Amino acid sequence: MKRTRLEEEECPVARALDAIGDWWSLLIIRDAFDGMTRFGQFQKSLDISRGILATRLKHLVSVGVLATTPVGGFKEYRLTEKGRKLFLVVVSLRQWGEDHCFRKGEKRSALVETGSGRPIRRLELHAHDGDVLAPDATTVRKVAE
Amino acid sequence: MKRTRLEEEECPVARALDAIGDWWSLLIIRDAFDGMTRFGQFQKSLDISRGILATRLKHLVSVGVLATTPVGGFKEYRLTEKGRKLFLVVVSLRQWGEDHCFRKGEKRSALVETGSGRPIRRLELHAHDGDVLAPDATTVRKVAE
DNA sequence: GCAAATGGTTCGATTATCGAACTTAGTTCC
DNA sequence: GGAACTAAGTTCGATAATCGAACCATTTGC
Repeated sequence: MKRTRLEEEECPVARALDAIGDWWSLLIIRDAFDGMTRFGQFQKSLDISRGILATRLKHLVSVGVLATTPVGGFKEYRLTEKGRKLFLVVVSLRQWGEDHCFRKGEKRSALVETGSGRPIRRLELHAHDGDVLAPDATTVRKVAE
Repeated sequence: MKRTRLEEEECPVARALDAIGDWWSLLIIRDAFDGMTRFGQFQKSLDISRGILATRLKHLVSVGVLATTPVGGFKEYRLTEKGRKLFLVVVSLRQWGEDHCFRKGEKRSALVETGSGRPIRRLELHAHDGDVLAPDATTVRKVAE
């Protein structure tokens, strides 16, 4: 397959995808947010080949999204701070999936506030002054920093 | 590669990734948000094999993220309403990439409000009552609908 | 200890991607 | 209107990643 590398791209979207944009990574991260930490948990949840799971976990550790701690000889995989910051990516995917990838009446899981059990709000994009922004009200601009 | 299908998954994240979770799709969608509509534009921007670009475009059309309109014999690829709703996914990836995938001093592009040129706000997750929520304050719950 | 489960690696077969060549259709220019 | 050029999309051989099962090591259960 010879995956094209995007590490040197100037676009933050491309760099993010370089780290977590493959087929399985975001599902592993989703499971990690759900509290999974062990190889076998991921493997069973995702029904993924063991070999490729090992590769993916190593990659996610190497880019700093997951970290391992030895627990009784084996490893535990936990989200780092960097990894936890991916929560909004997962949530935005979830909300889009809820809206557009289910037929009426189909069962689905939902994200709720732990304490109250009430659903979380929809994500919104806000301008600097706080107004809600539509996609076509934004532009990508090159900047140096 | 025999990509595993996630169409029947109960999780909205999995279904979303089934539609747009491969290596190139989100980059194509990003470019579409930047105004690209033609095969050659995508091809030059992404430096992607023509064959795989054609496959990806067909897939994105088949899942309803892009739509084609014939223009002078060729096709134009434009985001559908469903596709435009992916904007928050792209933005969340971008913000994460900005925060975690650049070294200090590196050039990067930025997303700004078209009129004022001012940067957009960071995305935040809000509880039902409006409070900002941390990831560990949420739980995935199975629900029927 | 022994059996069963878990963690992880290895390997052959399959499948997707790459990159370039090729085909077809539009565009430009005179 | 014809030649040269560009752009869109397909095809194909080589390569690389995924799959799935087998295999070994370590741990846990009894």
